[in-house]
Amino acid sequence: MAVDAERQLEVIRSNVAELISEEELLYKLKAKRKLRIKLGIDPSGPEIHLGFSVVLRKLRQFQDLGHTAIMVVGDFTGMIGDPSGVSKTRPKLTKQQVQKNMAKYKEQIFRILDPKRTEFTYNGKWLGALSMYELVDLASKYTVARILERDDFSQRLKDGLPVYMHEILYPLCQGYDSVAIKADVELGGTDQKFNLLVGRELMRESDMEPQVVLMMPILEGTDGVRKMSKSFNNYIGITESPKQILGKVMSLPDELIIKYFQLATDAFPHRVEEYRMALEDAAINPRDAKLDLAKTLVRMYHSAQAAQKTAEDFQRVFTQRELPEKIDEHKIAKAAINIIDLLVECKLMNSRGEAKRKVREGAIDVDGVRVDDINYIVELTQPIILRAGKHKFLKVSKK
RNA sequence: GGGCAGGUACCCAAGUGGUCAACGGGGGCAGACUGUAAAUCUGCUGGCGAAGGCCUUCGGAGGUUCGAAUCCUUCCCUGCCCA
Repeated sequence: MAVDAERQLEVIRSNVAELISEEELLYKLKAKRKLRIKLGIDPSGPEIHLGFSVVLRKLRQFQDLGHTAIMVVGDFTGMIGDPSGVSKTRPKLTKQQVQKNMAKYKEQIFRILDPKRTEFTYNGKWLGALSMYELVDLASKYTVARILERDDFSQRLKDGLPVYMHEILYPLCQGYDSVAIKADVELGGTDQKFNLLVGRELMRESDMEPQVVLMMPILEGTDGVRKMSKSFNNYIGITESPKQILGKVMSLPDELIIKYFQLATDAFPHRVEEYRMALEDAAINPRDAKLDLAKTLVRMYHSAQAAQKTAEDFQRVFTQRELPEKIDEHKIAKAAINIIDLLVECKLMNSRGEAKRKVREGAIDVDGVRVDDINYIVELTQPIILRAGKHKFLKVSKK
């Protein structure tokens, strides 16, 4: 039995940054039982991260209300590379790369989405089939001035940076996707606003009911400033190891704790609200809230046990400054080795120069004793614990 | 097609004949501190060498010079203006 429209709207509206428009959505919810919810996915990288999970999780809510997710794989547009939010032109992807990436993508995406209510489609199917004639016709529906309104285009133009013809076509392509799949709603981040609106425009041109556009807030990455993105290497992938997820979350600036809870986790709103107030009143150590956040995420993408264990390890290593439970091992052929050679040999350091620098900085210790002499010889009569920086440990023994 | 301005290390950006492995900022890494791998402060941030020092790097290729990121030639790329 379908949940009534007003009730659905309430669920859908939560955490949304902008909805264009609520009236239209309500109308659609009332008129149809199953809506087609479009989400474009970028095939450039195979890793799904928490930033993208924000939108995926919203999509999952739609699915739980009985609607269908239409994943539009941008295999065609991927060859263009969306210029959104990126200050320069992206390299083009080959067909093989796109295909390889998508295989991995699917494995991950169903950790969030419901496979039974998900359809995949590739926009190369219709975009690749457009004739030059049709392309020109499509291009005639939008003016250069309007395309150039887009923030990043106008910014680049202002900065004297290149804007290529094919990039200008990107929004039109994405908009045309909506026409092709007859989308009822399209999801995206607020940075996608322009592209999403083009979809509405083109649908209207085609005498279709324009899609509703739903934008989620942008989740900042581990640097705490920029949008989480592969290209900024500030992302937390949902398939990363428990240790990586926990570690990366713990390194987030404290200010992001609540936002992450809200947008990236399934924590109950009232619990998040409690945290928010406690943090505001300094009634709680942000570290504890953050650790709970990290555990929640590890639990979501791994397991409750993994979350518990990883958190314990974290506390052991960082709070109590003890050794982690499990340490990787490395075997060396020699019985005695210079500390610099050892660091490079174990791949803890990339070059001898770097190893020397780190030793001089006091970042290295052997069995808990700081080594600051670059000529120090490590005796391997018995296994030793080598530590580089705060969190790299290695057990070294003779072969 | 013509004129002008540019192309510097992971990114942005200074440098216009030696003192430049190259200012500064960002990012990254480390140390101190801490309630956290937050924040803050400090240091480091091409390779080899114990060190003196050597090697590679400033869009590409040549050249001038004792010596070039810096000058010349040519090619490639970007922006602006004119057509």
